[in-house]
Parts: sequence; C-alpha cells; structure tokens
Amino acid sequence: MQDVLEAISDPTRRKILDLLKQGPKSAGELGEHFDISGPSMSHHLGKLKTANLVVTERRGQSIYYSINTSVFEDAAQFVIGFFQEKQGSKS
Amino acid sequence: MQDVLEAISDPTRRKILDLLKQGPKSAGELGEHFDISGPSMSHHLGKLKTANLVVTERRGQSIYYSINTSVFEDAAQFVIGFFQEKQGSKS
DNA sequence: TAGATATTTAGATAATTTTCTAAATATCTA
DNA sequence: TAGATATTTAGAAAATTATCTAAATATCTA
Repeated sequence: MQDVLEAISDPTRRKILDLLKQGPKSAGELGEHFDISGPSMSHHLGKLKTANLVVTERRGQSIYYSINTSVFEDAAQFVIGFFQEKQGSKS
Repeated sequence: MQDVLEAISDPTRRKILDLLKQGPKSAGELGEHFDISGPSMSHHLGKLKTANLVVTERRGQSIYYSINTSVFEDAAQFVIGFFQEKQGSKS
C-alpha cells in the first residue's frame, strides 16, 4: 500500500490516472499532455505500474496503459479504513 | 488536497496518525515511539498540521496533537471520488 | 528571576526523487 | 533486412525532502 500512496501523492501521476479514466492510452498519447521527456513519462508510468494502479497491453509498436480498477477499489478501502478506525489501529 | 496526499505518503507520518487515533499526545510522547530527533519529529508534525490532518493545543509546557476528524473525512471522500469517477474527470 | 523542560526554527548535510540525454530494445513496414 | 516509430533502461545532474546539531522561544517552578 506504501507504493499506492506514494504513487498518488505526485500531481503528474494523478493527472495520468485522470487521463486514463477516459480509456486506455499509449505512453506517447499520455506524454502529449505533459511538458516532460519520454523517459520521465516512462518513470512515472513505471511507478504507477509498480503500485499496480495501471495495467499494460502492447498493441503493435505502442504499449497501452489502463487503470486497474480492482486495485483502485482496494486503495480506496485502505484509505477509508485508515481514516475511519479511531481505536486499536492496525494499519 | 496535495498536502494531504503528500502527508500520508510517508510511513513515519502514518504511524504518527495511528498513534493519535488513541487520543491526543504531546510531541514528546509521540517522539518516544520513533528513533529520530526532536526537530525531525517537529518537521513531520508540521507537515501534518499544514495538511490540516492534526490540530494542536498547548497545555502548560507541552503542545498536544490530535487528529482533525473532519478533514480526515474530506480526505477519504476525495480519494473515493478520485478513484470512482471513471469519466469526465474533474479532479 | 534563574534554571529546567518542551518544542520549534535555522542552517547544513544526507538521502531520495525527478528529470534529462544517450543508448538499447521491440515492433512495424517498405 | 534496413529504416522508422514507440518505449524503456542506464547513468548523471537537478530538485526536493528528511535528518541532524545548535540555538531560539515559550512555559513552568523554585
């Protein structure tokens, strides 16, 4: 869960996730929305992938990224739980 | 909200929040649970305060920290919303 | 008021993260 | 297969964050 919280703490990565809500996009398509180099984009995508927040699929030369819905739900649950348990914390 | 996500992305700060779930604690009492200096503790508490995740109250020489419940709820709502809106994202 | 205790601020160093360019890998097409 | 396109990896530089010691501020008590 550390990976997830760290991943979503970065504004660039949240914007990437936002864009992916519209549907799968390639690394290049995502990159058009940012003023950073390809390798920097790849770095952020790597962190999202490590956190399991996105999944990838190659289609020809491009690699398409999409949101991993189930993990998003797990993450939401964690955050809710983290915030709600008031006593006997186990997080 | 950036401040909140950044604040909870750090393990030390999540542990602080966890300890505070049991009730208010002074900076010194919190520090006993960590192997870091007072100023480092103060730094983390400052970040939590900037994010408005904790509130403080001076009692004599000590300053007591406690969880700011309402903001925790806002934060949970944000994360849930962030994860759930699948289209037309506005976050 | 002087000394003790609690916490923060200041300023520097260490560790981590982000970013870049150059090069490597993978795929497609002529 | 050679060249073009898409993405990642390698390695270094820049930016940010966490940590430390020393000093400052605030409060209490004798």
